[in-house]
Amino acid sequence: MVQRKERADALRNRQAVLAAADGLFARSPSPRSVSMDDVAAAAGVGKGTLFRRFGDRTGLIRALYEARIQPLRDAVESGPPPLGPSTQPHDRVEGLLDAALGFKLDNRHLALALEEVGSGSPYQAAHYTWWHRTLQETLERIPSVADGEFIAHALLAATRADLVEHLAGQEHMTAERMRSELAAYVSRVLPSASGSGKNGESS
Amino acid sequence: MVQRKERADALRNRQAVLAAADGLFARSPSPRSVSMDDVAAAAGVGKGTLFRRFGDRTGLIRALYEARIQPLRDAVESGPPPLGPSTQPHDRVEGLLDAALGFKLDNRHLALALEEVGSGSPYQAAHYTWWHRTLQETLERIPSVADGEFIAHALLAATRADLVEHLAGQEHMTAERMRSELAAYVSRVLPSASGSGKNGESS
DNA sequence: AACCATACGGACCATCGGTCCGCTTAGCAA
DNA sequence: TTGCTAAGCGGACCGATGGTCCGTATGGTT
Repeated sequence: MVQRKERADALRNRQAVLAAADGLFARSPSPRSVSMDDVAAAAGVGKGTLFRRFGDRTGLIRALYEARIQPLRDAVESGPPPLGPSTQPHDRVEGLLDAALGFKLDNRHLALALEEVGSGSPYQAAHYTWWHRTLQETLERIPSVADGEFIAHALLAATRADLVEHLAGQEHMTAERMRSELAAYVSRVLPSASGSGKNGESS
Repeated sequence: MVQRKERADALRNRQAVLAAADGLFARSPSPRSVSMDDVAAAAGVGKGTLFRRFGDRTGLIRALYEARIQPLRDAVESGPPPLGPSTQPHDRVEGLLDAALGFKLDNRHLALALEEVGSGSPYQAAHYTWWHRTLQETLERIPSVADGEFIAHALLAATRADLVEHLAGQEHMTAERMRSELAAYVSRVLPSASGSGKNGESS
């Protein structure tokens, strides 16, 4: 066998830690104000346990994030339109960005925590690479898009957690408005958003 | 009088601190690895001096940043095209974004330090508000742009320091390529990029 | 029951931003 | 030049935090 079974107490503690951390991040105004000691105390475990399980603070946040985003990831990789691979490219780009935004709106605290994680920029995180690759590939299926790399980065940047947080928090922009603003923006970037036969390019 | 003259030693120390900090940030791979103790030591002053002058870490970084960006700010507020107020809106949007990108390319360490400053998101910093307001106002002079608020945020997001750092560092994208990619992207967002008399709106 | 790999937990450590306060000195006035 | 004082200095010190270590406890197995 390649790995032993997880011990019962370990399992219990892991779940307790995840639940506690999730609650703390959700309640806290800023991820910064949630310390590892807080998490350990709230979960009723020792600090050592926490670090053994998750390696470091980043690992804990990442574990929380992965658990939350899994369904969305599945929907994108093997679900039906408007997210799955069978979606028409143009619609899928809109779908992907709307989904990314929606996810960050629904999980502001986690997305914020993950992006502002002390060690390294958000661009080194595995989940970002995945989003970017998926978006880039989809973009490049649209005829008028030759090189989707930068466009994918730029579009994803419009859904960054701290921007979302700023708009929703300081600027009091509603979720609805943000989604429609983003949709309008996307259709600016992509040609022939209306789906009519015309496109913006000659020849 | 409203304020006394700065004492000679205070002036000397202030300059020493700024020079030392600038050098350290420039050399360091990540702003995180430059501690206030490092700065104080490199400048040959005590820590107390450093904090009395700049308040806190953020204040120091901001002081460095402001000094560097002042010329650009002047060019935008009162200079000639393609940055000054007299520039045609469409061209000015392109000019502003290219300038923002260029600045971050030339001052990667500082821009990165300022954006990832522990306390608060980059969206609360005064300089961001200024960029955003300027860009929004310019955008809204373009007839087909009704609401420039979100578009301004989204476009500026494409020039974020950590994205620039990622593209230049990990992805080895040249400065030239980034600028042209950004320019192409901007012309996607804005209608009638060719500068012809046509616009996208009827009536 | 006995054994031991796994896991626990909290004392402990290093580092960092930031504060405090006794000492020094620049600048001014006589 | 001398003397005075406010401004400035600097580094010991502090509290918080992420992360480590290791003696102890326990789940699982034979």
